[in-house]
Amino acid sequence: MPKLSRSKQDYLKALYALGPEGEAVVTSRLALRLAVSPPSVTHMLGQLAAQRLVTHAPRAGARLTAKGRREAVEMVRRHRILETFLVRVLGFDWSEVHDDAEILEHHISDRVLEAIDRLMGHPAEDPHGHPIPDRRGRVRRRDLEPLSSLRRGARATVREIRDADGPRMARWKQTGLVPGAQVRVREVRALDDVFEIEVGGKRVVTGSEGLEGLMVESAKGGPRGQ
Amino acid sequence: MPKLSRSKQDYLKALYALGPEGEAVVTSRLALRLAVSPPSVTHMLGQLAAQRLVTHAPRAGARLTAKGRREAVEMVRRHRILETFLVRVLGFDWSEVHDDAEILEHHISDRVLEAIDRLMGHPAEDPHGHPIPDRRGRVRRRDLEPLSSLRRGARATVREIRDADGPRMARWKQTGLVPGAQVRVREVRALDDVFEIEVGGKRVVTGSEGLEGLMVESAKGGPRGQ
DNA sequence: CGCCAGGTTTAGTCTAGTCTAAGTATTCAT
DNA sequence: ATGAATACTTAGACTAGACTAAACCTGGCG
Ligand SMILES: [Mn+2]
Ligand SMILES: [Mn+2]
Ligand SMILES: [Mn+2]
Ligand SMILES: [Mn+2]
Repeated sequence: MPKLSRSKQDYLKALYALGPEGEAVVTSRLALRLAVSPPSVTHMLGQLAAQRLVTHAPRAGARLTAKGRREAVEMVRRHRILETFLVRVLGFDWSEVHDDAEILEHHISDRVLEAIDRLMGHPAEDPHGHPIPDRRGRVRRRDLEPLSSLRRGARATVREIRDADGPRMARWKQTGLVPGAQVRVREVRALDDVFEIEVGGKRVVTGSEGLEGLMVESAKGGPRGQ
Repeated sequence: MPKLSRSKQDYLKALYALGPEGEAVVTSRLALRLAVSPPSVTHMLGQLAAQRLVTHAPRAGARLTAKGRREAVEMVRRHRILETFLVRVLGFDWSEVHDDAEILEHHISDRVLEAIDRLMGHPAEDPHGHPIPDRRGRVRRRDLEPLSSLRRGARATVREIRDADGPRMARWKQTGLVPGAQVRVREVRALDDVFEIEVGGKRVVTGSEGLEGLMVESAKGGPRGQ
C-alpha cells in the first residue's frame, strides 16, 4: 500500500470529523471544509472509493470504511501529538499551534512521531482537551455536550475546545473559557439568542454562535448516561 | 515572492553543495545527485533561471545567483538545525537523522524552526560537525581538508562527516571516526590505494573510497593557511 | 579536418490535484 | 404534476514535476 498523499489524508480526516461514526457526508460539506470546489471533491471521492477507503453512492454522500477510518484516526493522532509537542516542548500558545500541526502531520515519519510522543510521556489529551488516539487507533470516547445546549442554572466543566479558529480561541482564552474551567449558565434568552454565563466568577454574555465549538461535561450529579 | 516548492528548494541546495562558491554545475551531476533524469534538470533549471535564482547558459551548466544562494543557505540552516534537534532532543543517533531532516526542512514554518533553535540554545554545529549558518545566512568558513589527502605521519582532528550515507556513517562511528577524533596516518600505499590510520589507539585500514567524506583539521603546528 | 560518442536539450507524455463551465438528478413549491 | 431551484457530477482544461524518445551540439580522436 503506497502511503497516502497529503490531500487524501486531509480528505479522510475531514470525513472523520464530519461523520465520526461513519455517517454519510455530503459533497458540499466536504468542499466547504477543505476549501475546495465540489467537483474536486467528487473526483477525489472516486479515487478514495477505488482504494476502498470510503464508499460513495452518487448524490448520497460518502462514508468512511473501516480502513478509511483507521487512516483518519491515525492522522488525528498525529495532529494532536504535534499540537501537544508545540505547546509543551516548544512553548507555543494553544491558540496558535493548529496550522503548523495541520502541515507537519503529513510529513513526520512514524519514528519521529513516536519519539516525540515518548519524550512527552504519551499524553492522553492535546492542549485543546481532545483525546489523543493510542497507537492502535483506539479513541477514548467521552460524553460531552455543546456548552450552548445547556439550560439556565446548569453547571458544567469545559472539556474540549474546537481548535481550527484562531481568533475565536484567543477570545475564549481571554474570557477564561479554557479546558477545565467551571461554568454556570445564568440566563438563556433563546429568542434573542443571548447566553449569559458565569466562568470563574466573571459574567460573560454572548450569542450561541460565539460558543460554537465549546464542549462541556455536565455536572448534574456525577456522570450522566446519554 | 511565492514560497519555493520542495523540488526547487532541493535543486538549489544541490547546486550549493556541488558549487558552494558559485561554480557552474553541469546537468548530469545534478541529475545524479537528485536522482532525476537529465531532461528534468534542464527543465527545472529553466524555471529557476526565470526566477533569477540561477543563471543557465545552455550546455555550460548552471550557477547560483546571490538570491539563489541565499535560499540554498537557508535550506542548509534548516537541515542542520533539524538534524541537531533530532539528535539532541529526540535522542536519535547521528547516523540516522539525515533522511527525516531532508523532508522536514521543507515543511517546518519559520516560527517552529526558530523555536527549535532557541530551545537548543542556537547551536553552532550539527551532529556531523557541519557549521549551522546563522539567521542572516552567514556561514562560518573553515579550513579543512579531506582525510584521504593527508600524507604518512600527518596528525589531524576529524571535524566534519558527510551525512548522506547511512551505512558508511555507522561504520565510521564504529571505528571511532567521529567529529573530534584524533587521527594519525601510519601508512599510505598510493598504488594499492590503501590507507592505514590510527584513531584512538586503534589501527584502521581502508581504501581512499572508504574515507570519502571525512574532513579533518590538520594539526601541523597550529592553524595553517591554505 | 572531419566525424562520432557523449552529454544536453527539445518534444511529447503522464500523474495528481485542482479549477470552471456545462449537464443532470432531486427536491420542493406551486 | 410540472417546473424551478439547488446540489451533484461530468467534461475539459491547467499546473508542477517527473519520464522516455529523439534531435542536437561539441570536443576529442583519428
Ligand atoms: Mn488542531
Ligand atoms: Mn493537514
Ligand atoms: Mn543531512
Ligand atoms: Mn530535502
